Amino acid sequence: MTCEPEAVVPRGRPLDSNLDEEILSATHDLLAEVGYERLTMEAVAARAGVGKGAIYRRWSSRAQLVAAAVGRLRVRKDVPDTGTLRGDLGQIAAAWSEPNSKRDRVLVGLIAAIAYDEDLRRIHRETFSDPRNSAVATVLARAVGRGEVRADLDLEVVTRTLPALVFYRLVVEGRPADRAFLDHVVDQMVLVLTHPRPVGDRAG
Amino acid sequence: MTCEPEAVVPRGRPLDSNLDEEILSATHDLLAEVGYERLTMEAVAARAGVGKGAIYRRWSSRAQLVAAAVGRLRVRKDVPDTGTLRGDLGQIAAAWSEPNSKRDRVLVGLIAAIAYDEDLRRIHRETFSDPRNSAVATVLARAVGRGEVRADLDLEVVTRTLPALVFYRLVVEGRPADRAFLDHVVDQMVLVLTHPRPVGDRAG
Amino acid sequence: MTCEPEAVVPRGRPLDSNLDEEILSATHDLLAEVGYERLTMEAVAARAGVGKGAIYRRWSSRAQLVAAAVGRLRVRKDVPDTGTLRGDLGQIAAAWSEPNSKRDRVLVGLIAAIAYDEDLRRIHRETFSDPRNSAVATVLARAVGRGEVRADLDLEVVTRTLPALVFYRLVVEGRPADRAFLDHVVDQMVLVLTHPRPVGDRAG
Amino acid sequence: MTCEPEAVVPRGRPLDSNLDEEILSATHDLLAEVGYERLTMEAVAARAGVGKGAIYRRWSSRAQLVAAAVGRLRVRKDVPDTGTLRGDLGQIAAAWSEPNSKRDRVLVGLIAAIAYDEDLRRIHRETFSDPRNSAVATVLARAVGRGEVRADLDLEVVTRTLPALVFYRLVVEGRPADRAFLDHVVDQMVLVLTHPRPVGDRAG
DNA sequence: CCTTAATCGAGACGGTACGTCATGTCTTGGG
DNA sequence: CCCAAGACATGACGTACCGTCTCGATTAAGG
Repeated sequence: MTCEPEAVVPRGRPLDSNLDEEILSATHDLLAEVGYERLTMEAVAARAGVGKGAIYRRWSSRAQLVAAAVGRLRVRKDVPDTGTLRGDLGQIAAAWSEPNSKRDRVLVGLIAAIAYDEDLRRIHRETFSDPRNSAVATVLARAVGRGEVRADLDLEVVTRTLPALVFYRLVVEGRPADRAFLDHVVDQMVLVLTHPRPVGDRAG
Repeated sequence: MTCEPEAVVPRGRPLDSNLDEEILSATHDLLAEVGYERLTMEAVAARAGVGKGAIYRRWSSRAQLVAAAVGRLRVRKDVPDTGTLRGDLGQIAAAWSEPNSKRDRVLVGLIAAIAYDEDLRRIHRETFSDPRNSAVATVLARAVGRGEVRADLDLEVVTRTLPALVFYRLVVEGRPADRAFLDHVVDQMVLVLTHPRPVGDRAG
Repeated sequence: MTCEPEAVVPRGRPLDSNLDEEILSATHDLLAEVGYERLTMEAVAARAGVGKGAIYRRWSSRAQLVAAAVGRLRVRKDVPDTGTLRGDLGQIAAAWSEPNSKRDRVLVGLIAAIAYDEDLRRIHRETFSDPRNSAVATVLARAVGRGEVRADLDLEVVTRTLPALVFYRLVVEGRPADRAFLDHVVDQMVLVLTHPRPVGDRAG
Repeated sequence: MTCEPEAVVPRGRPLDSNLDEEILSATHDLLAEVGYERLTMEAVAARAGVGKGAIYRRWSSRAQLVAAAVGRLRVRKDVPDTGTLRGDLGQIAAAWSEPNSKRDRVLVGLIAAIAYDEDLRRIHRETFSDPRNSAVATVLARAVGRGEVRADLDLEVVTRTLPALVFYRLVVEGRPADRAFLDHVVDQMVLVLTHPRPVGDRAG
């Protein structure tokens, strides 16, 4: 008998995957140009040269569409290994502050939507937060392994400190997270995590 | 002559200040109920029992209206002084995690708008960030003064760490910044800022 | 006490009656140009320089809008009185076949909708059928009074014969109800209604 | 040699004539249920369990499809011969008013479309008008032959009177052309066509 | 007291975008 | 080449808000 549990027999004309591309690309562009709040489905359809139906057939809401478009963005995942915490965090700082204006504008445009859409929040985490966190987590773990960083810390909290400060600076303070800022934060982190307190530091 | 440079002589019926109250209150409620994205001027007008004109006569945009409504919220400004960094930060943690669901929902509803409106960002800073930062900054400065915290740190960065981690948790991770979370973060901060590294820690 | 049963206190800005005019006029034009079936609300709005809301605020459906537009058309109501049935019906024939291309196209465009919309049917009756019927009924009654037409007929049926033949010709046969046709029908009617049968007409 | 001048050599799989049946039947049903205006090709396809392509492969428009579906309907063609005009017209009246609700609803649904489509008008004529007209024309001609009806009338006009009054009643007046109505009309016709005017009728 | 002028609630206005539906065509895989 | 299924661009649907603009009625302040 040939009754395998084949999932579903696809019937009818399949979705044209070229259109996925066109639509997400248009979404991407518009997100960078006008931001999430002013992005309209009609504009996406027009820009992509596509009917609105073709969009709604794939994503049921603006948030889902944007989530998919943003999901295409990828941050670099290579984890530096210079041998010192300062070196590693410095490379990460360099990577994060490396200008990629379009991606950054998309990100900023995205923040507006994150608060309300769990999908979007997940996408944002998977695409941006998690990769960044894991890079920091890795270099921190190595530093602990090397004895460079004390072993009694909760690395989860320590890891989040760097992305959190960047996010706070961008969103709340509305200032750029540039190289100088990142280097300074890295300095402070290295300071508190690794610097041996000089004897006699405490007043007496 | 009485020709002072008074801006404009107001003529005709003045704005009814009771309406300011009604409108902002309605805005407040709706912000908590449906969030910034779904808050409409028409709903505010209806809820406040007011014509749309009365709103636009006072605030020229949704963002400005929301900014004004949020500006009414105040966080507690009292700075604890228990004598130890751990004690002070613990009290701050307690205050921040003290449940005020309406205020919190308004805040989350606000985040969506921050990315696009400088006014709103300013309001958010003045109403939430700055008071919180200044409380942390004060207790940190006192701890440095007591010699409890090393003096070679940039307190600005250190100060922002706590609010940044809270903001990141709420917005990016979508998890509550509850008492347990805040206490844990405070623990870690106290650990790295004050704990004297035991001599010979690094040696194998 | 001045507590008259005043109907309703009108509140808010009243409907702009100029727009009624513009909208009905646009509807009228389009009805003549493309017919009922191809008439769209969007085209009416565009032609009238009006938002769709302004139309729906007044008429809740295409059928109602068209009914209102058609209700503006009026047929001439003057009833001829030449002294003879032939003379009177001849004048009516002349009036009906007098070319008014726009009105005629509107009428033809309307037929499509009549079958499905009671409002539209009523409007069609009030605007076209009833006035025409009453003209014919009047001249017939006068002819009966003069003894020109036999008195034992149901004038309601006789009256409808002329409009029915015209309608049938236009809709079912798709041919013009021109002067020649109308005169011919009038001839036949006069013949059967008034012509005294010659003695010995019957065979045998 | 088998080289007849056959127009085109049909190649590939021929149209499945069972589908013609299914499609026309579905069209028929829907026409009776929702009328021409609300009949959609998609609904026909769904009801017939057929792809839209199968419909468009056969009929190029909704009007043509409906025309084909209606063309299947047939009215009874038997012409009565009772020996008198009143008897013959009475039988015709009985036949026309014999209730066939589905056919009637299809007919009414059809009227909407007639005004715009010449094909549809032709179909309507061939299927309904002509058979009915020819029945009436036959009995009238026989009555003239018998000397029952005067010979100086244009039978074409007289013939159309009955169907025209029925059509007018259904479409314009929106009232049923039931047995009572038809009998009454027949009475009047018989009256004017055959009744000898009493001598001295005109005198006061 | 009586203008004058801007307020008030209500809601119409021209727009824009929404999300849905039907059009007629095209594209799958399977006879 | 047909067939069912269903995607495709197009375009209209009827609704909801936008921010502006009337309406008649109200409310101060200045003459």
